[in-house]
Amino acid sequence: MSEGLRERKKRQTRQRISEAALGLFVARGFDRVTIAEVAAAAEVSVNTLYNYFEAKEDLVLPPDEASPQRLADIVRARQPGESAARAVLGRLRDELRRHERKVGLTAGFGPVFAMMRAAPTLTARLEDLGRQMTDALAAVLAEETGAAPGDRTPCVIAGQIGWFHSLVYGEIGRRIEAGEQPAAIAEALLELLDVVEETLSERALGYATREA
Amino acid sequence: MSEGLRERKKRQTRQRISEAALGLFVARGFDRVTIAEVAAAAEVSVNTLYNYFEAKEDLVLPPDEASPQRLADIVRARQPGESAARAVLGRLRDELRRHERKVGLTAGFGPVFAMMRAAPTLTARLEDLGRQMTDALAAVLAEETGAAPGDRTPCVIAGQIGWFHSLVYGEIGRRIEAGEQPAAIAEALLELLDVVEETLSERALGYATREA
DNA sequence: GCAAAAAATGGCATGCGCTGCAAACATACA
DNA sequence: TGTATGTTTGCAGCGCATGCCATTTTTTGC
Repeated sequence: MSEGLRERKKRQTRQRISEAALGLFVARGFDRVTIAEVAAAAEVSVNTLYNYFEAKEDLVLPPDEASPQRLADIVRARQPGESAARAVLGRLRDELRRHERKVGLTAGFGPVFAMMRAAPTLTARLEDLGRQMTDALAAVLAEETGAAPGDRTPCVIAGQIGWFHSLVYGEIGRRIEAGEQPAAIAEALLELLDVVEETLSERALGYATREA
Repeated sequence: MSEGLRERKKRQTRQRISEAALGLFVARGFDRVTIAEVAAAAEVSVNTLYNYFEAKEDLVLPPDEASPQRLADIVRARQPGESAARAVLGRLRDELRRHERKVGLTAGFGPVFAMMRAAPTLTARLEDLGRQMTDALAAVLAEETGAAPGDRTPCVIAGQIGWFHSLVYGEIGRRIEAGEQPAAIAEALLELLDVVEETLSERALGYATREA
């Protein structure tokens, strides 16, 4: 038996809590739902809920869908001849063109974005995630380019990449919330990425180009 | 009488609360001081304290020292022949060279930064302020360049400027907190700004150049 | 000057997020 | 079955934040 009864029950309980919370949050807003209500909806006590989730905000953010390694992974997986910035730009364009669920380009995500924008603590979480992503990316860039320890160029480049990455996500959230159609959003965001690429320097766009 | 007794007392009370709060916060940490303690130290009731400040975080951030219009003002005041990005870069370099209090380059600011970094709600405030600054800057850029309504270039340029602006401030906070000397910090930050300028494109650096 | 209006203040009560603690319960293992 | 381990639960409590109401102080109009 690879998984005992106890662990299975724990997973079920955790998911039950998470689903109940998300349902209540999108229906009535993050602030207008108390922890006690979530616990009651999940048929658990408040203490049990806090055994599974450290804080109320943790009930919302799925830790597996948004990894702090996202940018670092994209850059690590880039093609020969491709730079770090272009790899991220390309990945974003791919995801936009495919309307991938990962970027939240789905009609059902509207209330979720609205809820998150209304709760400052949730947006703070997202920003912290972005910071972790750029930090990890800076480490990868420093390692792959063999930059000197005091050289801040990797941090600066990573900062620019992290900036337009979160710019795209923020724009998606705002537009989904405004009721725009995913296809229209994708098109607008692709144009925005073109503007971004035009305003980035050759130095930034070519940094850490993988040898062919 | 330009200022009645009432308004003067209000200002005094407000300042007394603010000073008491800051003193307690830097001494024992933001989280380990209760509102009741601040009120007691300022010799006011808890209710009065909430009449002056909406939330606990408001006790820390002086709304006049950090204006949402800061970036917009800098750009509006730029010299003929100077672009938006270079105006902000120049202003940052000036402030760094003069070790101005405005940028927090003072020895006594160390505990303050440490306290703010330890309290997520405070950093969230700062980030929101940064967002307001870039939004205002984008509006100024759009107006001065006469960009078409659908043109996102002003937003992108403003985003890049806002990015390195907050980069400098964040770095100051981290280094002051680490105990580095203001002079050393200023030097390091000036070098960082050089790296930033090298990695920005000519397009971004020259955007919205004021006619001579 | 004096009374009415406006504003500031303080005390009390409430709701909510969150954290301990000890007891009751369920599971795993011998 | 019995024991050890881990989980759940109710309860009490703290701190932040808000609302209500009475009291005191300041301003305003006469």
